[in-house]
Amino acid sequence: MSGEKKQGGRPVDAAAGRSLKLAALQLVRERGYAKVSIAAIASAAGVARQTLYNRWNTKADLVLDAVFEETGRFSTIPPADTGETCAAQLEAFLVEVFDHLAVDGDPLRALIAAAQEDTAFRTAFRERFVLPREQIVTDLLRRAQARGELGKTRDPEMLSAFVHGAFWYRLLNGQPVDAALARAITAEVFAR
Amino acid sequence: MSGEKKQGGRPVDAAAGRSLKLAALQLVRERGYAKVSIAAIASAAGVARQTLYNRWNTKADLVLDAVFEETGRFSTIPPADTGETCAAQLEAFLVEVFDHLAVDGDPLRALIAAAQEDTAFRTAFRERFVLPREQIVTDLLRRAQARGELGKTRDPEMLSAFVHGAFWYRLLNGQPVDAALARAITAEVFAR
DNA sequence: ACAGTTAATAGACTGCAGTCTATAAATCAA
DNA sequence: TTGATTTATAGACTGCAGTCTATTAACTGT
Repeated sequence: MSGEKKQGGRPVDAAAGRSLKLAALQLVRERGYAKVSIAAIASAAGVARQTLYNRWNTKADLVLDAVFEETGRFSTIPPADTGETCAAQLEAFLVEVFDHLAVDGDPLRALIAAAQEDTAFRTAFRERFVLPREQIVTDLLRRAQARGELGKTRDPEMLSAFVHGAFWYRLLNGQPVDAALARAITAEVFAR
Repeated sequence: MSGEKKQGGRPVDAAAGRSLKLAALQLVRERGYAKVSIAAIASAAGVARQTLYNRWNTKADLVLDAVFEETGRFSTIPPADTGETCAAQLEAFLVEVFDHLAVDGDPLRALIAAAQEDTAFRTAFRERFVLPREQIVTDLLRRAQARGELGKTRDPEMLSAFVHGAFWYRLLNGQPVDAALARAITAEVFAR
């Protein structure tokens, strides 16, 4: 697979890729995902349109790289298993995620939309973005169950879908996704 | 507001609207939302493209009418408050909704996506489709709480968001939305 | 130096969404 | 009947996504 080595030919211009991601990041943040055309990104990066298509299939693929992978944000790091309760850890994790959404909520909504119209992107988005974050919460809830913070009859995977589903539902419906929501979700998950 | 009466002019051709909705319904079901162009719908309905734009702003608005309002399906009717437990009523409601999704899941995903790219449609979609269905579940959970099937510390509104969120999350991630999910969701909501 | 190879570029081209204009058709009021 | 009004229609036009082609640039091995 990756054994394919190139033995000649013009080398890929790494700077072009970087310029494109940077331009995409800036333009999307300042104008909003929908109002940024592919031509505008290429132009801002000072690169031919086809060069962009050589690297990414769609605007969504580029923005996933530019906004959600490149910037190391949007917390992929599991919260440290400190002395705090798992409930507190869940709330802290959600607050962190929601803080990032205050900045990049628009592109995230756009990517979820794009994933509905493009099967290939849906798979990539799910594997690179959705699943890792789902796993963090599932693991946290399993720990809570092991510690006895969560009843033994509860299903951590279903609960994790509840948590992520609730915030997607809010986000996609244009309702606030903030610290109050983080608190309410956490309270409900651990309610008895 | 609605006092505006027309005192002359060519009357609206109601048949054109019906043809358009019918054509949209058929084409979307057989080809999938994304593969149906507005021109194709107008053409199939035997109507000028502008006539479609006279009635709906976007394909999404038309399909919302054609697929989710016209067909009286997708259960807007609250389940009768029979002798059954609220848990059983919730599961039955979800099974009914998910059955419809087996037929019209594709356009629903597409409409959720469209709502992310079009503020006006998001509002319309939310008011005409999302909120009524959310209300049904919220009411059902309140009844459950009144009956003692659900603990007094639980929050029916948050739980309703959990329920809808979980199934949106599954739907939007391309995972199965079936009777097994209806059962799992219900079990988790009423778990203690 | 030269042939082979791959990337970058400019530009043409198609298809669709959405807007706009001119014209024809259907109605009401006088 | 005439004029005003509104809808329906056909067609032109713009802007963007996505594809394709021809040309030029940068590198490797001989």
